[in-house]
Amino acid sequence: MVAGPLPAPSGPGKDRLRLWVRLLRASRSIEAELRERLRQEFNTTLPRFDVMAALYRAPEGMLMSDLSRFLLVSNGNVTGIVDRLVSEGLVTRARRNGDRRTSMVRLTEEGSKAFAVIAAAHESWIGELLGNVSEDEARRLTGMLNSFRSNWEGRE
Amino acid sequence: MVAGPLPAPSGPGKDRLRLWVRLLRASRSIEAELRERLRQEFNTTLPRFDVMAALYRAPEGMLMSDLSRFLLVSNGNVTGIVDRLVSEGLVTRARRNGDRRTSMVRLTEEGSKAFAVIAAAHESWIGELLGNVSEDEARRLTGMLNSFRSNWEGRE
DNA sequence: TTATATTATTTCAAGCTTGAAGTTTCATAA
DNA sequence: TTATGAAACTTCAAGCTTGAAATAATATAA
Repeated sequence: MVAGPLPAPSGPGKDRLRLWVRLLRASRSIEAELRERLRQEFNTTLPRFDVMAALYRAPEGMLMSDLSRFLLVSNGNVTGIVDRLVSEGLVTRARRNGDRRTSMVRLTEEGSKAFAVIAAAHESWIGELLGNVSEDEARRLTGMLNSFRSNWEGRE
Repeated sequence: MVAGPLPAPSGPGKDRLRLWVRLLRASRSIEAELRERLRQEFNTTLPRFDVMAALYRAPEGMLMSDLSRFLLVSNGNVTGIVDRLVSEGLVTRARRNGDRRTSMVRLTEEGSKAFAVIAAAHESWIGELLGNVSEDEARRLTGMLNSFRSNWEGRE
């Protein structure tokens, strides 16, 4: 992954390989920049932001397994991140009566306020980092990414 | 990050935000699939594959700092991965006479052979996973990704 | 020469991530 | 009822990742 300049191989499938390399480099670069800013300006991390973003869109709460499915990460991973958010007072885990195996995870009042602030900064960062993709181009790119996603995603 | 379906917000900058979300979801999905296959079929990991891929393109070897710059990861990170590759006999670290702070990292004969096999599988997996992006579309997407990359990348 | 700064790398603690194994709770079927 | 199995989580070990601090070697300046 993240292969780069110089050789420029050719042959069948090489264009897809090159696309993948670019895709990966782009998302890694942007991710690194976002992580750095989240740390510097809000003393938080990308995984915590991800979890909070998911919860922000679900005021009624989400199950641990919902979170893990939605964020494309493992169950055990979510456990750890939610643990930390709980200890920071940003999130609650509420045992449910119906099914005592599960627990509803929700943003606290504080967590919700904190997220709103961070999310606003986050959106403007994205606007900046993707600055020379026009909104129109952005829509087209998004469409293309959608099309290939639907191909194989969701089969595992 | 990795926000998803449902709400579909609008407003200035939302298209770029949506693009970023898709980009991230796409690369995470593909990365997860590749990681799984590397583990199952070759008992290796993505970071090790990345390092080997970089070294494969540089028969004369690379410095630790070259690797870290090229792969977009921290110095300390590369140290650990190379340590493991060395202990597996796939890579060597050669102290240099000119500057004894640095060491040249190279694939061993074994590492080079192993990588060639894995890389072939990897390329065909990418062909499969990006199957319904036409080669033509792949080229166009790559171009777009390039253009916005050059905007801000390399300033830190 | 002798400080002083810079460069290349490693070490370290903390957090993220996974896959596998273990718990607890619920659902289903004899 | 009582197995038996499935589902939702958590725990765990191993590896990845970062940023900061520590080491060591080289380069520069006084």
